Amino acid sequence: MPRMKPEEPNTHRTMHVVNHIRGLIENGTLQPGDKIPPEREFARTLKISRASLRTGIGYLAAMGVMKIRHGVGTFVADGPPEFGKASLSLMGALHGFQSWQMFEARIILESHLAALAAERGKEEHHAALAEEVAEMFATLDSPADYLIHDLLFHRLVSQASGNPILAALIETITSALYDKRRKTVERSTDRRESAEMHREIYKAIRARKPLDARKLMDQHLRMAQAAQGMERPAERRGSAAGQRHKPARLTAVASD
Amino acid sequence: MPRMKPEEPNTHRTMHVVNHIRGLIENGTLQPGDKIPPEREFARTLKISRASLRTGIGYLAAMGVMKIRHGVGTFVADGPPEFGKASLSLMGALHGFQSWQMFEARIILESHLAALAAERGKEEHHAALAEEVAEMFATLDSPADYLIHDLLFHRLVSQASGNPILAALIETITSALYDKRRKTVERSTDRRESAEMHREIYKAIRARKPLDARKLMDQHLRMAQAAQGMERPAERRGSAAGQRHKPARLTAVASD
DNA sequence: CCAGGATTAGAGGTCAGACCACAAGTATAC
DNA sequence: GTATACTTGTGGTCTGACCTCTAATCCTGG
Repeated sequence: MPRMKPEEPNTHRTMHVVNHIRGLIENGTLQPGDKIPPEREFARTLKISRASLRTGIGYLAAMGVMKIRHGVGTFVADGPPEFGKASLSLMGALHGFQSWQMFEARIILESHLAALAAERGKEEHHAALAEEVAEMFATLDSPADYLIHDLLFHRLVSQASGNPILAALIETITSALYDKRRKTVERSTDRRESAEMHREIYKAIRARKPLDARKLMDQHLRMAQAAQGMERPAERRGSAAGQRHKPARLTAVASD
Repeated sequence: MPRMKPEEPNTHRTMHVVNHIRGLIENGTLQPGDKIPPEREFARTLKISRASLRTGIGYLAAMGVMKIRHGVGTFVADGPPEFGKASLSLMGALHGFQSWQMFEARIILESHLAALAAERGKEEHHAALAEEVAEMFATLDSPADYLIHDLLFHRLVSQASGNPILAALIETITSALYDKRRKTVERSTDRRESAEMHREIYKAIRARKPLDARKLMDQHLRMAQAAQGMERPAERRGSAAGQRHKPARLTAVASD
């Protein structure tokens, strides 16, 4: 019984769609912000059912590569690179991620990011950073506004680092941490000190002093960490969290 | 305004499903490795169509939270935490990630991971690491086998760090780098030196010397980076937006 | 002429049920 | 006793009709 099927037309439609779109992106046919054809039409083009096409698009959307707008169309993501928003959150529920672990990851990544920004930052980055610092000082009385510029500052540092992958990683973690941050900022009374630290970080980056930038960022984040009670708890002991005043000691900042 | 809507029965079915399953995971009803009910039955339970349920499950599968096995069932992921496999790869195509950037991220993360492992590693981790080092020395003549133990060693370091988030990040990057690695290992002639370095790293971790571990890991990775020609290229013009070149060919060693 | 509401066109979202493909276990033939 | 064939359970795909949302357009009253 001869196999009349030399090729493999099945290969899971989902991946077929994913790879097709991936190809369109890689060869430049599709660029960030572009709109893809309507589902019915696109499905006909690819010779598959609309349902399968939707599965594939859903897959891409879940990873943040595509953005679907009901009633309007489906587009290629264009904002700052970021992994699936719910991703970290979901995995947190699954693998028991702790807040302090997220913060620890953030500290490590962002400290290095600051160092890289100091090494590679361009004039434009410096200018943008300076502006955000100014805005922070100008909004010391408005927690909500202050937080916005705080976030912007950190995002700019990411961009200035010149490594979009690390930036995407940080962006993902930060967004997962955002809710908790907003709550604490409200009752934070040391915004002045915070702004001051940002200014120091900015100066270090501008002066192209990687080690200083790294150290200052590390210091700044540890302070924020403490303010939000996200230190690493002492060895696995007690159960529920009450107030803890345990000084947690993490990895020392070592200079290369 | 007669249209008071106390509840919101629509809220996009997809998210309905995602949140439902998320809840089951958070309250412990569903644990890693568990099998969820068959689609037809589950759909009936949730009062939605099978198609919608599948969309939701697809979303979770795309992020690596669920694992689907055709003809068998759908399960909650159980392996080491990892973000969507294709995630980084897709985003790379979209935002023009470069190999050297991935490697840079890896170096930064893994160096710290080594330091953390030195601080927090338990006896069991030390034993497992020792074994992998031994295996590496035993497979110096078999590139393929050597690579396996190399990977295992690094994964163990991640686990020993006690921070599953950082481990997941590294796992994601590493898997994206895997293909290229395999190619170069083949013609690498300095496996002995490599094994030696792993041994040094192991010793530093066991001796609980974070700074040494970090330094050694950093050194080891930079060497690997050089061996694979993934260093950061000299200054070059870069536009932040989506300028299209042809990133098809990266700095990586040519595919044989 | 100019709001501002009603209509309409286009796109994604959902549904239903039939049928296909794959993996395992079970029964049957030898 | 082993190998093949059948049965069952589960995910994968297709069809095509209908629902909902958005935005552009038209139409009406001022």
